[in-house]
Amino acid sequence: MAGKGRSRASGRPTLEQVAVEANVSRGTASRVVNGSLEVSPYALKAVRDAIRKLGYVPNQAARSLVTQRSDTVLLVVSESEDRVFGEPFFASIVRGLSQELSSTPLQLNLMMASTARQHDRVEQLVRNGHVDGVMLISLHGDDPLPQNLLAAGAPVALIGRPVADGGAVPYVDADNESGARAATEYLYQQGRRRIATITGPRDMAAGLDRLSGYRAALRGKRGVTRLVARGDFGQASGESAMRELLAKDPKLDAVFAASDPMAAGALRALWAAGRRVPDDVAVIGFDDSELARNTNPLLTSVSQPTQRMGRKLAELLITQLRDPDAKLAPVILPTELVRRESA
Amino acid sequence: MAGKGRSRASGRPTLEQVAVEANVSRGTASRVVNGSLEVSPYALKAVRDAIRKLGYVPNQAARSLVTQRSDTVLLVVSESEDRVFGEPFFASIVRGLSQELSSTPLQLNLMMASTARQHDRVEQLVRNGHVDGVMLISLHGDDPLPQNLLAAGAPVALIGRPVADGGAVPYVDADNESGARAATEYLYQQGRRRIATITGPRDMAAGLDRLSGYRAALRGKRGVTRLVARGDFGQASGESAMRELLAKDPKLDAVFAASDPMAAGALRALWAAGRRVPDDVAVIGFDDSELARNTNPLLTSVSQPTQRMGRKLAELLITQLRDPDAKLAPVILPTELVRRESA
DNA sequence: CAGCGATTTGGGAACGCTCCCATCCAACCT
DNA sequence: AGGTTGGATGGGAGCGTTCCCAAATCGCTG
Repeated sequence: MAGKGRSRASGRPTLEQVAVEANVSRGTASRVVNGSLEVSPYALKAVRDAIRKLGYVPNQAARSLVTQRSDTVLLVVSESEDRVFGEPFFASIVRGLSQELSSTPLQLNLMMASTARQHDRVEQLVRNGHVDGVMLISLHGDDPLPQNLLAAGAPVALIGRPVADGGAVPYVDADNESGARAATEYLYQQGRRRIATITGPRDMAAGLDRLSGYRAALRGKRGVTRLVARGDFGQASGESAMRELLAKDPKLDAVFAASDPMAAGALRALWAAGRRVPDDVAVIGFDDSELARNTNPLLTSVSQPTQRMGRKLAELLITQLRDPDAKLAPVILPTELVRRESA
Repeated sequence: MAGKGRSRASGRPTLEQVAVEANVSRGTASRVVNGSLEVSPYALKAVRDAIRKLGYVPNQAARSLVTQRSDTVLLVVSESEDRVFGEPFFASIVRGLSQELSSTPLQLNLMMASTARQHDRVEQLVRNGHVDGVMLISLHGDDPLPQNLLAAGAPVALIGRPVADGGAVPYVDADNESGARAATEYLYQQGRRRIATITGPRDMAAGLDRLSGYRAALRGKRGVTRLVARGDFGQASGESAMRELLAKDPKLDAVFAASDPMAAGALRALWAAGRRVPDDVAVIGFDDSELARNTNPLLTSVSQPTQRMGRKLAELLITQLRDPDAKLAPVILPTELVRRESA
């Protein structure tokens, strides 16, 4: 009885078998599986019972073959090697992402793509229908990939505002500007009047926005000394920027660094220069990363809702998958100043 | 001509079209695509040219349907919520992984699976042939998932030695014991004689192995004071463990912490107690994480080759995919002591 | 009770590929 | 020269779905 035919190794039940078990046709069984409404309650129940009894699960390959969909979305991490910047985010964003995805039948595919060759591969994946949509977490804002994918007709969603935003690609980002503004204003309210900032690279939106937030906070304020030094989000750059600032204005009493590693670097430079934090100089970072919870003194930092960003990213893509013509506005999530010891 | 039939929207070329273009049969074209040797040089060239000309790429769904393989492997991150421990590793391991995978036709699927329901989903994925194999990066060593997957007949590979190792599941791990031993021996060689350790949780192999490394290093050494305090890999636990150790032996002159966050916590406690690092007390951490490069003083730490671990992990799985009966020994990768300022 | 629209159902025809078997042909052996 | 061998090739038969159209059934209405 069991296992007549030339059954393959995998004794996985097919829709046909479900249909036989339920005494209906393959077509009807398919309708039940796909939640079509045109099925009599009687047949519905019979098929459902059969499915349960046999432990039927649709064969994704067969389904994809005919529907021309893959029910898979791709997350591309387009990082230029070991940019430390990506790290703190990554795990958390992925977590949010997969949380959101888990309530859908969508699978998550992951690809690291730094080289141009890998970028090509991503495009190929899209063109060949291996994935239905692409999410991109990219570090350089001028990446041409999103535009290319869009041109290839695939839904795309981004983490981080693209520097050259054509407005075509929906993205989710933290409200970098207002986060930076809040941090700077906080310093001002604490009575600090010589407030410096260490910026990120100017080819990244996050760096630019945080700088404008700093500027906006101090705009129109009288009696405030402003100082700007450039960094690249890395710790070493923060340390040397801090030394530079200290040389320029030995009496500065506050620093807003556009990233936590830079803030940590600043902390070191201040310590080496004999300044006490926060007594002499207050320091605020950005990201509220693991790092902020481990420096000495603990770092006051602007927190981004990375997990929520991940969820939103998935949401943005899913919406487009459902309605390919949906025009989506960017999603800007609020940041929060987390007070610790350094300011 | 072009696009007779009821051609679908996606004008993707099929193998049939390649065959026509190359003036051979579908069968021959397939043989070329799959690298079969039984093809005449002439046909080989014709088909290759046609493939290039048409931009043909095999349809994975169709292929899977008949081969019953998915050419997809799954990475399951089985973490209990926000265990910070996972973070430093994650990105780096994934990078190594996908590097190794990029030279194969294998796709990488990612799933976060903390809850039991999600674990079930993983098993289903395997049973239904959606993935050909599973890699697991798990934080609790007593996870039953690997055994279950193995029972379901799927190749499995792990990062981190499972606590209850049946010997059945191949894994890759850093050489925790000898890393800890090297760190401890280094402290000893520096003339330290009151050497404490802050351990990890005892339900994790990494924690246990690092403790035995510490013990091994000091075994038989005379005139050395040993002190052990328990932590959980987290920064807070490191800080309080350090206080406890200081209370027990105010004169201790070195600490080996089984994780960087704990070392950072220890640094704080030492600083609060007025001890200078490394002058009064030397501190060594484990992981050589981002954190170690940002503390003050910079943390001397035991580095794990996380990226290589990722590559090896993939390799372990691929080997099994090629030869299902391959019996694989665990892969233990060497660690390295990275000297910075704290010791 | 015939007639008719609406609802539900059945099953053929792809989807694009691999597998396998039959066929073909050239080279080689006796 | 006939027979044999073996490599190269062609193409049919699925793989398990979904889609769609035709057929069956049902419930009313006139």
